[in-house]
Amino acid sequence: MPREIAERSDTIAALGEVFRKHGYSGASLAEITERTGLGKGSLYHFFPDGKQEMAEAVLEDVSRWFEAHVFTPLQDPADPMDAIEHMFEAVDAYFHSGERICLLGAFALGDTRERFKAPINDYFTRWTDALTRALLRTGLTRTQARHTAEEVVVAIQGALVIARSRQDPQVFARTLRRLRQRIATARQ
Amino acid sequence: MPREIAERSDTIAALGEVFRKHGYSGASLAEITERTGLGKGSLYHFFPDGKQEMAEAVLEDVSRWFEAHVFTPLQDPADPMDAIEHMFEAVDAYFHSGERICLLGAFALGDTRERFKAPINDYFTRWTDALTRALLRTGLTRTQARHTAEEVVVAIQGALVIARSRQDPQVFARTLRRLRQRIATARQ
DNA sequence: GTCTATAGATCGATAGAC
DNA sequence: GTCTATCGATCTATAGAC
Repeated sequence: MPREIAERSDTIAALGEVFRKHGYSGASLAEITERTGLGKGSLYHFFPDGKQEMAEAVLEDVSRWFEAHVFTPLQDPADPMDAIEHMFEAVDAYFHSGERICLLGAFALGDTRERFKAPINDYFTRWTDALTRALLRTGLTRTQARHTAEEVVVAIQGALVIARSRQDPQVFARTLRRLRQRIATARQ
Repeated sequence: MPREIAERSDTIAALGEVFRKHGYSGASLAEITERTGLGKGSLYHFFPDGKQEMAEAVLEDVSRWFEAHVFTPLQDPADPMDAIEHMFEAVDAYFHSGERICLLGAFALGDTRERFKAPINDYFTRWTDALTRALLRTGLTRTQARHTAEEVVVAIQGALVIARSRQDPQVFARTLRRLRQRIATARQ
């Protein structure tokens, strides 16, 4: 019989929404208690270090998702081009086709970069490295693979910024399309 | 004889530093008074609407800088490729070769997007439009020009995110180099 | 494990003297 | 035009009952 009582992991999605919407400084415990449906007592029971620990848990959750759905599949020994196409589809799904921002990117630009520098740096480094290895296996040289991987990760983050700025998610779709094309031509 | 007393415009640079470092929510009047050297009385004399008006003034200042040093020069009737090269140099200088973030981009990803949606949207729209027109004059088709301009603005913002995330400003230099090359090949 | 009550600090903003 | 004093609200975090 499944446990009915709340678990720490049940709060992560709601915490993510609050931090995505208000940033770290702007996310108040008042809204967090409202969105999670838990009082401060329960929250501090699950997260003794308070808001800092809540944000760390969300960042870890995001990282785990990308590890499972993007970084690890990129290392699949089968056709690397299939793995890369799988990455684009997972990324498009995760960011809701440009309507959702990247919490790691937003934290990097905010007053939170120093506070969360390790998870932020890890996330982008692992992404770039995994994509570089996949591109190497498609036949690109080491230099081509490194530059193309950086170009892809840069463009995805930039597209999220511009889509948000111009309130036009289509920027994200166009960017993904362009990046797929870019990889196809780089292999010729 | 020059006025010795402070003017409103004297505070903009310091305000920009504070907002860049702490974001909007995170920027406290305590730090603003410290960095500007003005008490709250003086600040509210210059900015009756408080922090909101201070941030608006900073965004307007950034916009004016780009209008004068990037958008208008892009329309220079002389060689459009010279104008585009001038854009890259101005952008590299403004963002301190990747060590400085874009306040408009940061505000777009934060809890400030709704509050400052007009200046944020205007900034990126004017940039993209100005670059599109310059690219048109280099001989690109309308579609090529629009897509390439969007690609350039997206990549610049993305490079600022990644440079900040990985604490590696070189990402920004590599991205600008790649974009120059991209425009050169698009014209062939 | 969940709650309410509240501490203690800091917030943005205002008042009013000079 | 600049300052100090201070208001009232809100913030994170804690204490302690159940």
